[in-house]
Amino acid sequence: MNYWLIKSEPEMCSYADLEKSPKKTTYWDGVRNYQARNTLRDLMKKGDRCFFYHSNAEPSGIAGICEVVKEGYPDWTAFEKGHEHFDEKSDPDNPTWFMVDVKAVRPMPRLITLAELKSVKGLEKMVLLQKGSRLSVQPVTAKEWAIVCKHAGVAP
DNA sequence: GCCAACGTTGGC
DNA sequence: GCCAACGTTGGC
Repeated sequence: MNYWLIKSEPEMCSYADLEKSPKKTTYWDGVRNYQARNTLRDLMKKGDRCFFYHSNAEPSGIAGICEVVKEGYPDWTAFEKGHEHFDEKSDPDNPTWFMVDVKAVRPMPRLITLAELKSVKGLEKMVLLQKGSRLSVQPVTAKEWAIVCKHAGVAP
């Protein structure tokens, strides 16, 4: 199993919003970055776990854990004229952008803030904590996953 | 709201 | 292919 961290602005879609979605599931649309696209399209597999991270938030941090329930498929919001994520350069016959479906698994007992993560031993190399890191879909190692879960007091 | 860091675009 | 200009992300 692989582990990931996905960022969402809670104003747009918070972890609580995901839990309130039908079947606690939503499609992860709107990623318009090639590196993140490759991860969505090629690497994220059914059953993989993701930290659900609140970015641009007060405070920012990991709010919960979710699971990939549908592997990479074309992000159709890129084809919808007028849609917030419309991209005229993405051809339905050869889509540029992809998305996955994720389902809420469990909330963190409390928000694990970015400031807090920075002080946890063993997370120094975590992509999230690297200077200038802006990737909205990023890998988490099994070790990092275990450390964060232990720190948060949830089952890995 | 500020601004540093990064990604993309486009002229050459 | 280089690189300046621009747009976006996201912490603070």
